Amino acid sequence: MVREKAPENAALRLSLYLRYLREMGEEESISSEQLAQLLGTSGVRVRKDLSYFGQFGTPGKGYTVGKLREQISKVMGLDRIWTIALVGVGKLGTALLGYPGFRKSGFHIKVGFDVKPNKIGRKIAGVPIHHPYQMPRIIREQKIHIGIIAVPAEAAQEAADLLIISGIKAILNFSPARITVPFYVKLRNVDFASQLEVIPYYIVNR
Amino acid sequence: MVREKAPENAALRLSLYLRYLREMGEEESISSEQLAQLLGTSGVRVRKDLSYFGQFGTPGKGYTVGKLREQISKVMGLDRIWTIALVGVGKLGTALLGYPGFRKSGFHIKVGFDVKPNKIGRKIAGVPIHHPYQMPRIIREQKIHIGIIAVPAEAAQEAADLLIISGIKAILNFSPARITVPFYVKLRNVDFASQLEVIPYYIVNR
DNA sequence: GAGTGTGAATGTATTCACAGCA
DNA sequence: TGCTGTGAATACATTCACACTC
Repeated sequence: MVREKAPENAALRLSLYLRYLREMGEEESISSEQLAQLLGTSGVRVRKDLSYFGQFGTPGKGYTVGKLREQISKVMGLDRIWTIALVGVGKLGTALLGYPGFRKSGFHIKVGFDVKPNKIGRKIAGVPIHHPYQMPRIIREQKIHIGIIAVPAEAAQEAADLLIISGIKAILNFSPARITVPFYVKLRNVDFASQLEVIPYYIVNR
Repeated sequence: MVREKAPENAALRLSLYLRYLREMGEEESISSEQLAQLLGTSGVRVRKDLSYFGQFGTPGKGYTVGKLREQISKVMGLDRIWTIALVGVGKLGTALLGYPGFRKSGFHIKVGFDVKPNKIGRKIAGVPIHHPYQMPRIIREQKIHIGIIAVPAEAAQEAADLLIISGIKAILNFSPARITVPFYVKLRNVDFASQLEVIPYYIVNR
């Protein structure tokens, strides 16, 4: 049986399923239809998404919450701790440092970088802030996996380049700038300027 | 000539094109291929996206920056001011209040809401903060168009409900909670917990 | 010649319909 | 009977190939 290849954003939906499963009791049993209800999607949607990765349920019964959570965590690579370096500790960066959702799912922001002298050497939300020129050394020493960019648009590409020469393999970019990275670096953009700009389009066109 | 229907996220890409056009001289001329280069996409991609909305270029020459900018702004509904109410003025909310990209493209956050007594009555980044029970009155009086939700997950649905009874027609949700809204309300989610959670998946699977 | 604009072809994602298991 | 899991059908989005215009 050759398993069908998962569509590009099935993984994104798995993370949503996981979020709901985390709020439920270990031993509880849940059907695809019930889980779908919570998310405003369809049972087939859920079953199909899960089917790309394995067979996790029992016909006639559904899924055991604890088991399913474990299995999704595994395929998502969330069965371990991931360490993060945050570049740019302005208002947005600081908000991210305090964001509870990250730590909950196994992400540790271990270090921050900023060029502002009044921030360097301090700790913000318990995280030490350094000057970017220290980045390559610190990221290597601390074996950081993921970089988050929260600098202004003008500085975004430079921040990315620094992260990459430091050996980072994945970047989450919160700046509105489109940055370019080599093929071996995974880049995701959280572009809220665009998300807001698109709203009037939907209001105006019905 | 019956114009083809625009795919779901063509509008999202238009907003990106717009971002680059804003940084260029009014009279300059640009080809689809050049614009594509800046964004790391293809010329056809750009031309096709534009073609859903009209004929904006001149063959053999390209597009005039100022004109194209104006035309895209128009189809996106960005040729006017849009007013916003922000619900939740914590760290993330405060960061959004100071976010320069919003005002640049014609969005005005006119009012904030928060339950914390020490915030109510104050102005943050020049924006007055009120208690949520004032929401229906203020939103109606000030003719606010769009609601931004930046409250913790537990309070998100409640915030949405309040915005909706206040007459808001579109919501941008920054909380990780999935909220439900009636069909006539346009909802977009900026879900950065998921965006981060999906990264390990891509690292682990090559 | 250098570019736009667009039907047709391909590729990708979602939904349907149902076989099969507890 | 109630639910999972999945090939097949459909819908949707992207890319190709090229006619056409300045």
